[in-house]
Amino acid sequence: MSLQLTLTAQVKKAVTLIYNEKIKSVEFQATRKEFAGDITVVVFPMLRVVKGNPMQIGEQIGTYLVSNVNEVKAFNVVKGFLNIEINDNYYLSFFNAIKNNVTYGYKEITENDKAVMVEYSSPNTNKPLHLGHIRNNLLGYSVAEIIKASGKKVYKTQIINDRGIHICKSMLAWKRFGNSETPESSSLKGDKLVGNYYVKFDQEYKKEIAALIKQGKTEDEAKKQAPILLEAQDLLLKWEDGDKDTVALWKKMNQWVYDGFELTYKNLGVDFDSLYYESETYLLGKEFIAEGLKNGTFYKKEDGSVWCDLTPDGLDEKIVLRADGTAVYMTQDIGTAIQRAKDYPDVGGMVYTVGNEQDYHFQVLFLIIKKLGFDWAKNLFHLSYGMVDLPSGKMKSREGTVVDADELITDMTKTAGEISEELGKLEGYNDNEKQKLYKTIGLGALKYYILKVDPRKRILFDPKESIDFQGNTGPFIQYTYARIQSILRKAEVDTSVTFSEVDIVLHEKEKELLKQIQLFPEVIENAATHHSPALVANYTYDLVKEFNSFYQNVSILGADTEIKKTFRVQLSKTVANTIKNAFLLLGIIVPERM
RNA sequence: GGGCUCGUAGCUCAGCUGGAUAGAGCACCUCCCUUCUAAGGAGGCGGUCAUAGGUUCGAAUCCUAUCGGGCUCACCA
Repeated sequence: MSLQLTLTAQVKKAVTLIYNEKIKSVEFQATRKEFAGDITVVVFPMLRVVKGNPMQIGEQIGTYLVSNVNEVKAFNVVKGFLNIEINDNYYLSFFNAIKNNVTYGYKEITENDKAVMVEYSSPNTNKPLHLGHIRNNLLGYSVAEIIKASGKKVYKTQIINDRGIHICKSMLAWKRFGNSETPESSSLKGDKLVGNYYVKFDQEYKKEIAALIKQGKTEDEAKKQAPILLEAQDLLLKWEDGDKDTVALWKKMNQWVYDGFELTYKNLGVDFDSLYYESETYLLGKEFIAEGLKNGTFYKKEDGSVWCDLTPDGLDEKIVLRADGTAVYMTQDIGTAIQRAKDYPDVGGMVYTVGNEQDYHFQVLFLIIKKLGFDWAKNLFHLSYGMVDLPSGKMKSREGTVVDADELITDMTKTAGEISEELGKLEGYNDNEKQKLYKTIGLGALKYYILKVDPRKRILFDPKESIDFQGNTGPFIQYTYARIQSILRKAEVDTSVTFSEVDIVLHEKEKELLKQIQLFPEVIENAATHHSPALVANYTYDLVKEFNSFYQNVSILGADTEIKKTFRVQLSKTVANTIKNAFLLLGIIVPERM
């Protein structure tokens, strides 16, 4: 039984014995540093049931606890706060129990729990990935890992937007201006190459609009009549008709883009268990629209378009099928969700990692799926996150203010390299090892920078002020890990030794560390229910700060007795392992040296 | 205009289901490498928690209104 549960039971018992009253719950909090004690019982809420002076009540309960609970060593009361001191044996036996557990903090995956499907990434296939996509990828990956660590099976997936006019635009520009250029011939990543043609299309389109306006057309007319746009629309029709050449080109260019994305994913260290293609799921969506039309979930307007009336739920009416019978975004998403539920019967819930500009879309989507009668609709969650903005505002590809994902990773790696060179601690490492380490550190900085903030909040990224490597950062935490490894290289670790009060009186810093380590499983649980990697990031930071203080104030290898030294080395090792496990959940690798 | 969301130190962010004098990092100022990696540690400066009400023994946290930023209300995805 956990300490808190024991104390809860004992406090309740004390209240019954002393005051002959029953309390429903006991409120705890960590004792503030300025007071003696480890855990604090807040007396105020009891006053509703127990009449009296909070000081006095605290004293009486405290006295009871000291004489009836083994772990309780002493207590003091400040105002309505009963501060309880826990004896060292409690912390030491906790430490004995977990110190050799390599997967400390992670729960075993229980098969009887329903699995969770996490969708993330799902970029458009017309432009290279940028900083916004990085946030999406890191969040999705991390949340998936966190849910896994909380004991549920997880499937990572994405939907590939391989349908629509945006692809036709790039195709058309490539046909016109490309001179059969390929990623190989240009040595450009495929996504970059296709992105260039998307931009090219836009430039031509603008020129044609300007020309038409000069000829006396209104802006609206010009936008609709530009020949290059008409041609792109024509290409889309051909694609839908299955025109051989068009489909072949579509396949080729899509593949270029995905080969490019694949490289970026690999660099970022994210992966997927399955892929869904919009071109394959929208038909299923249409089937369920037809079904919903029959049972009255949807209705048809005079022009033939199909709608869902959500006004009884406080929302608007939403179109689910165009007048010409073609699918819209919503149709496709309905189809994809149902397809996934069919493919993975063990899945009980889904998490969609998508930016907050789509909050409304998902609110509607989930409601419609519920109306269609799927009981898993209640377990759909939109992991909505804020945009990554520049000081100048939104990233705009036309204005060249987009922070490219690949370039950013390269830059971070370079910066990490420069700092490392300057510090010069890597003698003995060859170039290959160094390069690998620089990437680990650069990515660590980038990932931590993004994941440490609450997903809901928007991030302001100033390219001029590079991401920090000091303070509350990834490298700071990686550095602490590397430092511990250095100690472990110098000391033999006998992992079979266990510790007790007989030979160890805990130093204040050691006790603080043990308390912090003890929190880890709870933090994972919390991060999973709140879908927030930031909780894991901030926890790790606190742990590391605590360790550095310990490291600076207490000699580990120079402890005055052998058993103390063994204890401190193993404590350090456990801290390192906890850092490693926490960072794994953020997708951050931890280095042996730096 | 309706809906959603955010507003905490000069800057970037923590602050769990309401609890003790609101915490970190960066920046600025002091100290600490003949001791386990100074990407570190110890300390200082810095706050009307956007504003005004309300609920409560107790509010940064919950409720209402106002102000300010963002997003969204497409037969685009």
